[in-house]
Amino acid sequence: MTQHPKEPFLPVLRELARTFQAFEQLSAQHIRQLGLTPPQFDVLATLGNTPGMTCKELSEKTLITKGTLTGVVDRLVDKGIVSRAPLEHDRRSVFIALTRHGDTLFQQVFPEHIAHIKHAFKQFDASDLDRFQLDLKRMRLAFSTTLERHRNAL
Amino acid sequence: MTQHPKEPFLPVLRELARTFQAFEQLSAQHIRQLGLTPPQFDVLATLGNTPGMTCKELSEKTLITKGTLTGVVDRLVDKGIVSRAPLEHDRRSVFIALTRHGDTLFQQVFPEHIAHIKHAFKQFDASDLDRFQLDLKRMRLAFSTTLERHRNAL
DNA sequence: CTCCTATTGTCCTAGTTAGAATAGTTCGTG
DNA sequence: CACGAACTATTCTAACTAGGACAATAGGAG
Repeated sequence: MTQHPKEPFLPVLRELARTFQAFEQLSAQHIRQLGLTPPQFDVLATLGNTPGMTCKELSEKTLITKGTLTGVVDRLVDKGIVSRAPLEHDRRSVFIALTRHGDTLFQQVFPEHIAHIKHAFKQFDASDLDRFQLDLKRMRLAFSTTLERHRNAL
Repeated sequence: MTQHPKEPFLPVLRELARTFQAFEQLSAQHIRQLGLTPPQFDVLATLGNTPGMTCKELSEKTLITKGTLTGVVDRLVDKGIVSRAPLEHDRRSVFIALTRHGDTLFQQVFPEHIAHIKHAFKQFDASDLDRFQLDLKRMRLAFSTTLERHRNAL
């Protein structure tokens, strides 16, 4: 990638990938100790402090596609962490919520996870965080817009 | 994640994940049309304009772990895009390089891929790109440092 | 009410992923 | 030379991944 100095955005993409992977490693380091996988923890964290939600809603919040989510939820049901229930007013949907055990687990491990990651942000102040968030959002919107434009160009 | 306003770094992490996923989708949109997968394209792009390299070196540049790389390279060998050869002075290593067909493919599709993604960066100037790269690097180093500190704390 | 279309979750396929275990190889030290 | 530690790539397992096909359901138009 680095042999094309005429495209100054390539180092940015390279750094984006490496930064995201570094975060995933830091996050996974703690999660694996709990006997969970990162997607499983993602579902646990998303359902925590909520009454529950449908599979579709869960998919949108976690960025896990519906086909994948079925398997992830299966394993969480096996572990007794979440439950599936039919929705009476829409029988296509499935309502997914934490079990009592799942809620207890969430209350225990979520603060631990925040604390684990918090160390990495000690050196940044509020203006840093605002700038990070804003710049990332600008990039994300640029990608999404370009993606849509290409899709519609078919 | 958003129900913990006391931790201002959480929105940054959320945005980091969404931004990276948006980039992956934009990138994959073009790559799938070529009959390749993103990791396969990553290997193709990394080997392009080089004489070739060992499996270990390829693993470090692409961020694909060696165990995964074996399978990815297998499929590229099946497609006639890369070749494996023993290294005479170190028989532990395998030398991986583009075949003639692979090089032709690279010369065709790599500029196309750059052009596909370039549209998303039109709106950013040089100072934007510099800031993006620098801030991402700061975050990456913060993650790596914290990761190492936790590892050594065992 | 009936057809048509969209939605929802599951299943399937091919491929990727990390991590651990393994076989073969290299290199330094004795 | 021999031994042991470190290195290299492959293999294996469990899990995740996107995308597409599918059946069941919902909701709107006629």
